[in-house]
Amino acid sequence: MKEYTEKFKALSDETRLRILHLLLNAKTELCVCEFTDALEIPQYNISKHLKILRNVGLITERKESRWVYFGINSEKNPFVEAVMQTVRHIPRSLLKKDLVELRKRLEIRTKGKCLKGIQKQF
Amino acid sequence: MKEYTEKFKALSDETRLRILHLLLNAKTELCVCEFTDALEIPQYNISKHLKILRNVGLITERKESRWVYFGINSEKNPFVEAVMQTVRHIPRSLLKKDLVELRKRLEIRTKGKCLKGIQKQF
DNA sequence: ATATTACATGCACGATAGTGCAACTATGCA
DNA sequence: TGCATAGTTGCACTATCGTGCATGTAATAT
Repeated sequence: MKEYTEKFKALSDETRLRILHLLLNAKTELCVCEFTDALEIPQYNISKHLKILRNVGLITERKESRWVYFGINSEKNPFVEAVMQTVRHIPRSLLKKDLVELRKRLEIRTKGKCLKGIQKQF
Repeated sequence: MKEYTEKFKALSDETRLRILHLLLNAKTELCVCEFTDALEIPQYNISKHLKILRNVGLITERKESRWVYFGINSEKNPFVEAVMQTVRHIPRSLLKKDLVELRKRLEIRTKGKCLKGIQKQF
């Protein structure tokens, strides 16, 4: 049962729900600095939450030179798919600002890649 | 966002997932002593978990004389419905024993009502 | 080679969670 | 009225969690 309780636990944190929401809407992998700027949360904090989501198998991790990209885990898994559907049912209005900030941040990508680190300070 | 994180948190406990699973399969309200016997978990513990599930709006509570019946909250709510669908995706095999014990326990109902308290000791 | 940059991690701290035990409340019955 | 029973709740204890800060690591740039 731990396989299931740990996934729900991973979802029981606002920051992690916001991370998943960004990934579900971005429809592309995102790197740590992009999450950091979009959510306006310290980098070390984002890193830790990403690790939790990855450890329970909800997201994937891919290193590319200096950057680490995270994406939705799209392995076929009925439970994970149902979980993602549930996250999609969180009202858009609560997370609109995150998407606006992400869009701004994604504009500084070059050829679809993140080439600049954190732009904001906290 | 708390409305959503708190529901996921409520689902991040094995006992509470087992409670929901019983309710989803029983297709009837169940009382505290029935959960206690079916799950073989102390009654005071069951009580606390039921309260948590009720407080976040996943289940309903109805008192009838000496017994308190709990059931799935069937108010129309897309997020809650998606959550329940997710719980249904937990493999049956992991929870088969609970259903067997519940069936035994339900056999001592009279006219569809629970008239006997806890039958097991821990 | 050295500095910079993108990200990860260890530690301390306060907050919260689950469990067990005991006491309490509330309802029904003799 | 007193007792048994179904269920709740408060307390103590331990474990885990999220955060902030400082530091560490690995890759790139100069």
